[in-house]
Amino acid sequence: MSISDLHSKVYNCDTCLFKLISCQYMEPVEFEKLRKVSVQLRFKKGEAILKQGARATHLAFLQKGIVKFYYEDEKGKNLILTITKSPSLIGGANVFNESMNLFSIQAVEDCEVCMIDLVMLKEIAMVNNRFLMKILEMVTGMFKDSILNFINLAHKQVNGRIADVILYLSSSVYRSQHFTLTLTRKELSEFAGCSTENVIHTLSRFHREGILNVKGKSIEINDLDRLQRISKVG
Amino acid sequence: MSISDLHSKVYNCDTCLFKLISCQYMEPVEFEKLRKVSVQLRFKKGEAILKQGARATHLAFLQKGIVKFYYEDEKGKNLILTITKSPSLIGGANVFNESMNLFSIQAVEDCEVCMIDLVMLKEIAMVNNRFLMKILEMVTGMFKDSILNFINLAHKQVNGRIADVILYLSSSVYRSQHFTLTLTRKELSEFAGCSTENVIHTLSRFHREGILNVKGKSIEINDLDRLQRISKVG
DNA sequence: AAAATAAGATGAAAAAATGCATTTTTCTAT
DNA sequence: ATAGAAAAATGCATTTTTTCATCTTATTTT
Repeated sequence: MSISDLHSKVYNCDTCLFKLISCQYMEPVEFEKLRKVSVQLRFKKGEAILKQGARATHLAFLQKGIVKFYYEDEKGKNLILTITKSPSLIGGANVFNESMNLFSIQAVEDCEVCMIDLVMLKEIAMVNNRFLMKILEMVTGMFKDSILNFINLAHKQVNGRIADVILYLSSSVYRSQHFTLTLTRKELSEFAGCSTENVIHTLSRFHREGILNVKGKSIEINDLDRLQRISKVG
Repeated sequence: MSISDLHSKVYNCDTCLFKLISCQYMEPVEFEKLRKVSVQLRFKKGEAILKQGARATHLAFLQKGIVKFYYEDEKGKNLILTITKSPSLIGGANVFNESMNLFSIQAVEDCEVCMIDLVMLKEIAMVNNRFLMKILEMVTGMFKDSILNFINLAHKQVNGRIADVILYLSSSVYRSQHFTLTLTRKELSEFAGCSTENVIHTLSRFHREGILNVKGKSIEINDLDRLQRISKVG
């Protein structure tokens, strides 16, 4: 992220979905207070948006791009909790109970993000219950998704987990049966909770069996039915 | 749970921790409204307190006992998310965003539970921000714990996962180095995310190696250091 | 108290997953 | 455009985990 980005307005707030949602619960004048203490930033692929363990000072709204939420353990191994496409509220996992970021968030492709000051946000939320409820809803929704994701992973074998990951990326991230990965095999393995080799082997097998068409970063789902069956059976 | 329990007062509200917390944020008169629409219940070991998929009508406060949160998948396989000891707020996982229970909660030993009406709770919370924030804090805290638990499981092998489960039960549930399990080996396996046999084998191995003293339901931690090391290494 | 059922334990074979060595391909920086 | 680095692919040996069969020990039920 270069200094110049701090000065240039990346996108117009008037078309912002977060503003749209917020203004259902507050007066434009009130939103203006929020806007004033917010900063628009660009992040290049691979750059850190929020860092686990750092003081949580902002809630972030992802305007454009794809990010990964991940947890870094003591041994430096990562675990991807979820991968999210814009538009989406990110980084609020601990808005209301922790002062440190529980997870890291990193750009998986070039992103545009609006960093919203937490102090002001809380201030407004404290005198505006419906807004507070809405934020709460978005934050707990994120938690819920992560947990359901973990549950999926927890009692399936690698076959089913990788099928899941592909189905998820296809339906919720790239929104197409044929997409170009912006994630490495290593990242897929951190999402599926297995070794990198296992991801590669499994993708090769799916390719050999005609379920997927895998060519490097390009992935096409050939046999959706069978992929879904593998996901179900585990 | 027998009908008679609906009429007998199981315990006194004046000593209730939930009342204590709540009354930091509301007048006793207001709390009285909440109390009036709440019901005290007893659950025997194995009984269902909340059922996944059912309409979420109550927030529950666990006065006494131990419960398990679990998710039932389509194939009828269970996955235990967490095991919690009283006193604790339970079943609020979806207070603010879902109308159905996301998980089931079951008594792992005899329990006393206060079922708090959600409609009234929300009503009060809507005009009492500090109370709303407190509830929010408790609810997201639960989510956070579950996720951190999953993270622990996700990149450890069975050895480390079982060490984790034992350490967790010892420190957070039974609160002793020597305890009598109220869970079956099958339940432990649903918590650790592995086969029942693997739990049995691993516990036997830990016993053989002098790390634990396992005799049926009785478990004693002999070598805490080594157990913690196994948990760390994975 | 005996019978029936469920839970726990053990060992061995089969399946799944990891780790390693090596090669090929792709990406990046100069 | 090319060298160097990183990522992807492949095959194999090893380890981990599951599954299955059998047996013992608890716990319920009648």
